[in-house]
Amino acid sequence: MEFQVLDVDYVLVNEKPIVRVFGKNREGETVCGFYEGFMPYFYVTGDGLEEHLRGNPQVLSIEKVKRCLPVGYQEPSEVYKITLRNPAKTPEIRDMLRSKGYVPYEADILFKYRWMNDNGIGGMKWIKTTESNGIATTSVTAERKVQMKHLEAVEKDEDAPLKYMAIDIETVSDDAGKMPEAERDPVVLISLVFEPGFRGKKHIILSTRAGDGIDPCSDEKDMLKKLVDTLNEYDPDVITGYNINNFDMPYLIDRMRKNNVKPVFGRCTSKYVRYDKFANRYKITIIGRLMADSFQIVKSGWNLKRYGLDFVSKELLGEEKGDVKKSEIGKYWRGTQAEFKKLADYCLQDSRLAMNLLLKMKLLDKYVALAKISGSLLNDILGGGEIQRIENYLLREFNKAGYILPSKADRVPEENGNGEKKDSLKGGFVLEPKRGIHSMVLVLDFKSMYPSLIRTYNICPTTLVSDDKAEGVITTPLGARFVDRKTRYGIMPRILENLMAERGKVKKQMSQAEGRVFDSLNMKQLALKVMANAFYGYFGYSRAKIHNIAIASAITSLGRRTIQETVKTIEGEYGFEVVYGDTDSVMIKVPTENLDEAERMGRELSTKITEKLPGIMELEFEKIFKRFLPLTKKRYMAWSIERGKDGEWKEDVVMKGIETVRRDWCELTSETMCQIIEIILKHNDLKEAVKYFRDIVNKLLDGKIDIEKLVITKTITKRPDSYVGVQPHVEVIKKMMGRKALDIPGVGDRIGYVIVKGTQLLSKRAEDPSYVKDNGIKLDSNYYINNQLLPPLERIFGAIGVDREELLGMGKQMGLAEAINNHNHKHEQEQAAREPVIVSVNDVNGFLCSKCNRPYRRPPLVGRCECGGSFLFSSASGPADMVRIR
DNA sequence: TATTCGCGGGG
DNA sequence: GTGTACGCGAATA
Repeated sequence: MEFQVLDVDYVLVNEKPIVRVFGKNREGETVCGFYEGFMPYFYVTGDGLEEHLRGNPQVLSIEKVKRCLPVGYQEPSEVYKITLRNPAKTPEIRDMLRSKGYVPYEADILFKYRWMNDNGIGGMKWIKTTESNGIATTSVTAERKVQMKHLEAVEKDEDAPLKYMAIDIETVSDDAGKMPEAERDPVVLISLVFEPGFRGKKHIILSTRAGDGIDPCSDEKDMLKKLVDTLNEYDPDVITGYNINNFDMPYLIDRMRKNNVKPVFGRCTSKYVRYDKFANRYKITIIGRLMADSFQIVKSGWNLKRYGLDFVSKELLGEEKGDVKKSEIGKYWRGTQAEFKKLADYCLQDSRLAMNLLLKMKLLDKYVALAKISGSLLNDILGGGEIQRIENYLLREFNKAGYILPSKADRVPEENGNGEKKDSLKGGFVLEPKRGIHSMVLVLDFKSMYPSLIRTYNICPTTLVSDDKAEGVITTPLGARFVDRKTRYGIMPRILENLMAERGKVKKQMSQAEGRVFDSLNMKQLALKVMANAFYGYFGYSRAKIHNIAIASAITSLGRRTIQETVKTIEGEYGFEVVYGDTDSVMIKVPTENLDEAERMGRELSTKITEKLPGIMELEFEKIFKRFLPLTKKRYMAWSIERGKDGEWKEDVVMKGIETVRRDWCELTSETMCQIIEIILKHNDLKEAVKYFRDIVNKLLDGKIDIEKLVITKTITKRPDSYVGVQPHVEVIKKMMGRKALDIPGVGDRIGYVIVKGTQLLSKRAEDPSYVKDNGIKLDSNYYINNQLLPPLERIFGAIGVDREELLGMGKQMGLAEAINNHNHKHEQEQAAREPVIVSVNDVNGFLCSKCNRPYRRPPLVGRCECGGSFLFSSASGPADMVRIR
């Protein structure tokens, strides 16, 4: 029989551990494989161990074995292998030995992972086993139960058919001013969506109120029982929902406890489903099933302005979500049958959308690929845990080669005594960008720089030289030394060689694949890349089992040296100007307007430089920036052109470190930024860009910008009176309450507001957009220019030498020639930044001297007051908005 | 210029 | 469970 691994755990039966593998076979049957006879063990170095363990009932055996210690180039040594009876007692023994000065190795490996690694089993991989009788009597639900006497891992790219179930709940509290609390507020509605369907149904809605299309429940306890029953009968492999990990599931578990309903709906019938809370977050454990929270996956995979289900569904699925205000759920629940129906539909819609996101957006695919490559269980990979992924992989590879891993240090050293700060690891080398807009810039990248460096210089804990050995030793820029590959091939370089070779193979397969096969190969290729790139950072991470700054900084120092020398070569030997570079990439300006010519130069540079690079280091020609505008280190924009798969040139606007969407920016800001970036890059016309900006400013001043584009949104999280500071969205609600407006937003609702003219504090001038429209109130164009448009745009214009004075057309004529010649107006810019800016002559009704405060209707021709002071403009909206012009 | 603070997502 | 695991922008020192 063959089946795919979904989850693994163990139980003690007659005081002996039995490993249980929960999975699915090709036919879609649930399988539970049992493995008996595997015992927990770890390693210890030191002498005279026996006397401390003699007579200890937990210890099954102590033997001396030959293993290589992980850090430092050395020969194998004799270590104790201690085998215990009970995995759970390991920490006790480990800590006792540690307190007596022994050093334990691999004494913190989860038992299931110990078993998996020793047997070559990984999450979502396939197991082949011979079926046999004599099934262990542990309480699990599975259609096929197998005693695994013999098992082997099978290479298989396909996936077993899985069953998915989405859950969403609604709760109602008496106090609409707070988030619901499980201690107090009941669950009133539960919607379940099935894929594939359950007894011919695509969904079920449970509620304590009866209604059309609803499975009525006598009370909350009855409803929760029905939920547990449905879960067990449908028996899903994957449970999803939107923020289910941090809301619905912990809430349901709490309510079950409260109502005396046993939370037993995993595939082990003797273990409760439970949650653990840490770092203000929940982790749900449902033995044998996968928890996949659509919200968490979307959040980590997409860069969006907001992550509410309504916004995300619209963006990713193109599906609109009908809205029920969070604060009005109680009203609907207690309302008419029609209102209740609306609430039930809303609940159903939420679980449908969570399901649609998971399936249509194939949210699991990337994680399945990562699980298969790394050997970790899918549940652990979905919970984040990059470290675990790597350490699992390392454990397997180190053990295969006869090495053992350290246990994690029991406390993390905050700083070492030498005054060094924790983890002062230097990163990549970043070249100071040459200011201005550059045309025809080649982009060349070092191919997988860090993995390639590790391979080229044989960097590994197992090759690190600590004594004065001199022969066959590679010295890195900061002094760390490693034996060469001939002396001993490191495990790290070997792992990376395999991962990179595998990726090459997959990419080749991709070239003749299409559809689903192509997609799955692409995911695999991506996962291989992610894994390969994760190893270098591992040694610099303070909680890693092998935390070693010497190794981490050996890698980055080699990186810095490599790119610096490459820049020198390009400028010295080839005479090209390198306008920017960061860690593993160089941007090179070339004297041609012709794309094919530039491409030829790029390829030639790549070949010639690669020839002289050591080992497998490779500098690749990536693409051409037709236009390249660096703002600062790590921030640039470019009009990029590269050859597509079909050999045709394909163009794209790329931005690094520049945000165009931010939750506290109105639409006008994002839109204007995009437009201006487009004009600068594609038209290369500064005048046009400035003109565009001024047009927007003028429209703003004339009230010609659609108010919708000026709305800023924020969620209200507490009751308005419980805010300490003054916040714009809260002020809006207070105003609405004051005038008894309809539809006043409540806690949890999003509030859109605009800033209007006035003399009060900024936050106090926030207003409800529809109120502004109805009453013809003037918006504060000053605010929109100074706080919304200028901050991001000034940075962009600043990079091409246009300061805010020129931008607003108030100072001297714009010196475009100067601008292009990279004039640095840094001092002026700094000064301007500290001062508010005049926005429009329309807005001005007088002048004041900045020194003596003498008012003028018109300024004297000399441009200064009699006392010598400069002028302040006083605007129509009064002294508070007074602005200075230089 | 570094460090703490607060909030998101969910009802 | 052989555990312990946000992440980023804003406000503040």
